[in-house]
Amino acid sequence: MADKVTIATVAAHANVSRQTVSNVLNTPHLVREETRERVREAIAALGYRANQAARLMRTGRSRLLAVRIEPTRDGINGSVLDRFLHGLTEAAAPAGYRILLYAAADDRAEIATYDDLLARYELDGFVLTSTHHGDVRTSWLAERGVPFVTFGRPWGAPDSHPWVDVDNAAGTAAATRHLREAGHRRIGFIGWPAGSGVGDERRSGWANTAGPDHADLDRATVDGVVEGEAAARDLLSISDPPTALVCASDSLAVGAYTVASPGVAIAGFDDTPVARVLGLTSVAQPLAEAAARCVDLLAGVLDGGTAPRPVLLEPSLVIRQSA
Amino acid sequence: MADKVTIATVAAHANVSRQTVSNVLNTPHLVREETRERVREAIAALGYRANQAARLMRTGRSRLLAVRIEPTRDGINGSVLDRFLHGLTEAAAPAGYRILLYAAADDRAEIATYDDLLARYELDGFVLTSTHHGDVRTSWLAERGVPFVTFGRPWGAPDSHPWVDVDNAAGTAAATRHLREAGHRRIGFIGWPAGSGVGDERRSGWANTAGPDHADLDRATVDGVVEGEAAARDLLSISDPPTALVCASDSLAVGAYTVASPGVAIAGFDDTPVARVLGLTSVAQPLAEAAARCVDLLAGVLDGGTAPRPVLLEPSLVIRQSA
DNA sequence: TTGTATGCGTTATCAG
DNA sequence: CTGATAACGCATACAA
Repeated sequence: MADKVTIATVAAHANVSRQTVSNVLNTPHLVREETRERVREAIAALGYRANQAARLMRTGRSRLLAVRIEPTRDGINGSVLDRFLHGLTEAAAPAGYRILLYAAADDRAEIATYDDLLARYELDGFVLTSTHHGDVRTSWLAERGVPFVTFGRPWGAPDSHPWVDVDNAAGTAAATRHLREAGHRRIGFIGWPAGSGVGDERRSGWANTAGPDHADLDRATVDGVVEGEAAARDLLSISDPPTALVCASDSLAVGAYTVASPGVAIAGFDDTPVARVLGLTSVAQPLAEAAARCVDLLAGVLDGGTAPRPVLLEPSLVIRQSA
Repeated sequence: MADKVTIATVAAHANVSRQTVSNVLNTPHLVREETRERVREAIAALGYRANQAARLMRTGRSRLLAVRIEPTRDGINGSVLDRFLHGLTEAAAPAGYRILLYAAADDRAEIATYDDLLARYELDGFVLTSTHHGDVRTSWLAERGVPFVTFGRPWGAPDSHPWVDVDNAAGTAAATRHLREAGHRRIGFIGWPAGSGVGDERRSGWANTAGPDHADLDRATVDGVVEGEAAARDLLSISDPPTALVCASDSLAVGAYTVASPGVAIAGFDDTPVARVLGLTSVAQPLAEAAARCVDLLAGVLDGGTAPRPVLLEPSLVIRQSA
């Protein structure tokens, strides 16, 4: 076990006081050039790294960010979170932050976890995903002045906190436009029940692009493959049925794909591995970039004190043989 | 922002010295019953939680465990890590640990990260995945006496450190046996090149169960859907071709499935979402349990000082229409 | 059984 | 520009 090298070790090695070393680290402009260099060499030679715990006790900053890891539901859309987490971890490191994971069964449990994490580990900030209307988590954090960013805009109170989001409506609009350009005139939509911000966005992108007479081509259901099957069967059995379907998720799209006859075009959302394997056209979110922007925003609040502006990213349509 | 409640706050509230509070927490048997109760009430009333940073400075224990989050490759098998991570997070919390994430491009970068994490955050231990022959990471950690557990046994040096693994050979053996019982006599195998511990295990499970004359039914390729397609095409074009294929991964199985004629049975490995959607028979690893046992082992070393025994878990075969 | 003193590694304040 | 000193919250010898 290598001996612990502290600021005192460095000071001794460079023939200065502990304070000077600290100054080189935190306020280098206060230290004479020559001394600064000597200290820096000692730091490099000894491989010194400031101990976070000690630093935290003085500064109150842990350089730790927390994010929730959700249980994988049907796993199809689960890979989205996976890629987002990886992006967060990669973006946080160069900014001097680390990512702490926590699990929570529901919003209430999540708040209890915030409380615990804050009290014990003094986390610097949180990244929230899956935001929704009347989200109690954001108000809890905001009330206590805890820095956080959401991936997903604040539904309801506009811009009440920093957020990063993907333009969901633009995604389904692009899919719908692509289908129209392919000659489809009756384009249906399978989405989630109204009320979920993301779901409503995705529906509106389709509704605004599909054309005027689409009211009877809209179906709402909870997410899932079998649910997608049922909705597609229903939609395709009406008189003058749609020849193409836009779906709010790949799970729904997979279901629709399995029951639709080959002539019917299908587009999903999230560009999951399943879509890739099945050859399903799907809307891809720039997850790595979204994660990086979340870190940027949080780091801005924490380090710069800047009031960060919301970020809206454009999704892209990945075209495959299904549409 | 709620005022910080420290051990002193509790002491004042309970009319005792700070020390007594600390004793109630760490050595309760030294404190008189009545006093103990009074202090505990104060702790509950104030919602006191020991500050980790301060505790760490005294004890040298951060109660932080680190695990690497890998980039999602084709995403098909990526969901495995996702579920494992979630299991880790859930199992760690009740044991009083939190999970820290890190990313690393390769083993060398990973070791540099260990060094950094250890120096700055004084991590208590690591959970390693994707172990392989001649793994430099385990020897680096072992040399420095850093506690760690691997998910995947130590290939090469047997039992040189605590590990949890799934019996890969039993998994492919179960798949092969199932195919034999379904009447198949020529059962092929598509796996990875020899040398990867996991891959070799999976191959041996098939080889030992497939029957005597299977030497010409073995194919090795790197992982991937198109690679699976190529290998399956090759295998199915020989004279007296196999009527069933066991694959070392769902990625390979998906490839095989797309090129094989309907009569050919296919079994994959990992029970990924893609397998579920395609109706692919696949070997499922008990990932949540594996994660929980990793935490158990690590907590045993850290808290109990027990020399933990390796854990080998049984996979299960999920039978679907593909076989 | 309870209280007092000290130090973990850092940074901030303040003299020199 | 540099160096001494205190304080962050906690746990551990030690004394009462």
